[in-house]
Amino acid sequence: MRKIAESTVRRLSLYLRFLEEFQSQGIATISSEALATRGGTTSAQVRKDLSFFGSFGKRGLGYSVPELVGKLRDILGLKRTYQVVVVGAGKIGSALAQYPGFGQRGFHVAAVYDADPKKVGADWNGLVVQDVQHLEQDLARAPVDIAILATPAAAAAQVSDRLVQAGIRAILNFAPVQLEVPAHVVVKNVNMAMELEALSYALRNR
Amino acid sequence: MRKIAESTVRRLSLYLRFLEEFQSQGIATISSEALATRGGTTSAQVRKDLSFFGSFGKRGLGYSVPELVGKLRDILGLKRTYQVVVVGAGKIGSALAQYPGFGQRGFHVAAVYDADPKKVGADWNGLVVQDVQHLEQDLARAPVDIAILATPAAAAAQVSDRLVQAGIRAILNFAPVQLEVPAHVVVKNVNMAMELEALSYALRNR
DNA sequence: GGATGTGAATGTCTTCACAGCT
DNA sequence: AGCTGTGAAGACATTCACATCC
Repeated sequence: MRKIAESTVRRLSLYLRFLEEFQSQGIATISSEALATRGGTTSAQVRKDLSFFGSFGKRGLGYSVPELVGKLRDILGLKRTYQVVVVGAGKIGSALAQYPGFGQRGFHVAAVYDADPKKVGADWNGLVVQDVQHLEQDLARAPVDIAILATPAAAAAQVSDRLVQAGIRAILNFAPVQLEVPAHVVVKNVNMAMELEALSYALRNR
Repeated sequence: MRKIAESTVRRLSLYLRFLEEFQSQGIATISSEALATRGGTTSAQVRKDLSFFGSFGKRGLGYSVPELVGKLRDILGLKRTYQVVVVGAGKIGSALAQYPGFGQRGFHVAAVYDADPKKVGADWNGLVVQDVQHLEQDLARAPVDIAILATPAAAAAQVSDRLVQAGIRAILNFAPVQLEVPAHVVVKNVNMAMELEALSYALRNR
């Protein structure tokens, strides 16, 4: 399959969100123009993004909303559920583990881990914080697709290595460090401070 | 000033992080090559990124670490502190308001707001949750640079309007909705579910 | 008629490669 | 000799504009 730009994937994600909105409003058909307006882009961009994956519309008519929802979920790999573990039961780990948006989109948080004995055993709406020592044996027993890394910076590299060793193939990294992983592992970084710095830059130059 | 790509700004942020690391290790001078390796990019990219803002290096030698740290902090607008408010005292709002990384980088969380009377008055390490009704009068009294929006999706649009009305010029939006704001307001969106979807896409296609 | 799908044109970002300084 | 700074080339992404089909 041809390589698709990350920006395109982000937009597809967005389109899907809007389409689900339209769908819940009972709208059956939508034009690239209408989708574009909703998402702050252009109709040509919408059509181009979709064209990488096929021809889903009807000329003169637009796109069938339910059909396009299905295609996008398929393209994005969202027709299955993913098992997710959160490592790091601090404030951010706690917020992420209990974030309802994940479950709604098929990402099931199977477990949360922490190294601090004072946190281990805590019950978060039925999700019990596990000792990170059991990470490997748990992952061996019940495979997991994605790890969310929310440890302090100092622990991140080591935990990342252990996750990789245990066979994880995707990491969403909230720790402010650059992880080194083998090529077959996908990492996406989310760095709150960096987002604020981008705003700082934008504020400065106006 | 010429328009700079968002990707460039992100990298500058990263370089700054690495340079501070090098600085704390007492490294006085660094080459574009070394910085690039640390950040997973190329030396030409580093030099080009910096060249948009001036010539900070010495040929044959590299860059003075402390000097470049200063320049980058200047470029990114980080030589001042920013007043930040968090709106939404749920799990994510709580995590963000107490995130130590913000303070370390000059972003001072001045207040947290929520609409839920059960949350108002809660004390988070000396930060007391305020009633969102007081938002406008507080902002009028003590101006704030950046708002972090961490409300449920349903409330986000309305809160955003009130923030804009009250003179906010930058919003970091964690609610999964597309905000509509006037051109003079900068918005950056962080959408956890979308990050996972990008991982899902990456996992699917391999 | 109306909206898609898509080559071609344009615009933007990255990489190359080397002249120019230290 | 070594490494920066930067035009020029190349790769990539977006926008245009129109033939095509429903």
